[in-house]
Amino acid sequence: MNWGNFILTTGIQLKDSAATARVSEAVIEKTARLFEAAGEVARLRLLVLLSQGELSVTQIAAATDENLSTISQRLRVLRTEELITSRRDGKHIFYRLADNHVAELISNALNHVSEHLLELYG
Amino acid sequence: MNWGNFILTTGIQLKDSAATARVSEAVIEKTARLFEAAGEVARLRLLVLLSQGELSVTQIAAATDENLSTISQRLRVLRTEELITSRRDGKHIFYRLADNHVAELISNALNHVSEHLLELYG
DNA sequence: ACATTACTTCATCAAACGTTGGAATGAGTT
DNA sequence: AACTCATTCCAACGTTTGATGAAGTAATGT
Repeated sequence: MNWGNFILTTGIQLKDSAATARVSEAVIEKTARLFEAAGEVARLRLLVLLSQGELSVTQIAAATDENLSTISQRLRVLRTEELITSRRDGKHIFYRLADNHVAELISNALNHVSEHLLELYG
Repeated sequence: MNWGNFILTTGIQLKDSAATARVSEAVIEKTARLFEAAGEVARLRLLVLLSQGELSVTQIAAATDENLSTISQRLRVLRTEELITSRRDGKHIFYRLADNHVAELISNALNHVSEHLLELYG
C-alpha cells in the first residue's frame, strides 16, 4: 500500500490484518478529531438517532426537545469531521451518517461498551 | 423522546444477530466517554503506541519526549475509561490496551480515516 | 534506615468547549 | 418583491480540560 504523503515520522506501526502499515501523523490527528466529535453524549446521541435514517434539523429538534441553534452547532461539528452529510429538499435540510463505515464504527463502539456493561451488571 | 428506551434500527446488525437492539442511555454515555478519551491526539498516539505492545511509563516518556507527569495524566484518563490496563513488575508499571476489542476499534477508525485521506490525496 | 527510582496525585492556570439568544442568511412561496 | 420558514453565524458566558511543577507514594538498592 502506498501511503503517499502520510508516512510517519514517529515510527509508530499498526497491526493490520495482512500487512503492517505505518500510521501517519495526519491520520492520527484526523482520527482523534473524529473521536472527539463523537465523544460527547449529545453529539453521539445525535449520531445514534441519525443511524436510523435521515432527519431534518426541525425533526431533530422536535425529537430531542432542544434549542434549534444548539442542534445546528452539533451538526456542524459532526459535519466538519465528515461523520454526517446533508442534502437539501425544498425548505428542509436532511442529515444522515456519512457512510457505512461511520455507522459500523459507532455500532461497534456501542456494542463493545454494551458487552462490557453486561459483564458487570448483566 | 424517551431516550432510555430508544430503539436503534440501523439495519446494521448488533452483536446478538438481532437487526434491532436497544441502546440505553448508560451505553451512550459510556461510549461517549470512551470516544472522548481516545479523541485527543496525544492520547490516541499513546493508544497507537501501546497497540504495538506493553510499555512502562518510563519507556513511553523516552519514546515521546514528554513530561512524566503529563504522560501519567493521559494514562489515567485512558485507564479510567478502561481503554488500557496496567500491571506492576518491580519498579515498573507496564501499560497495554485493555483487550482486542479496543485494539480493533482503534485500528478500524485509523483505517477508515486512512482510506478517506487516500481518496483525497492518494 | 536512608536514598533512589518510578511513578501518581495535587494545585494552579490558561486555553478550549458547549450552550444560549439574537441577528443574519438562504431558499421557497405568494 | 415581500414574506415566511429553516438554518446558520456570532458573541458572551460559565464550565471543563490539559500542562506543569511540586509534593506524595511505592518498590528496590545500598
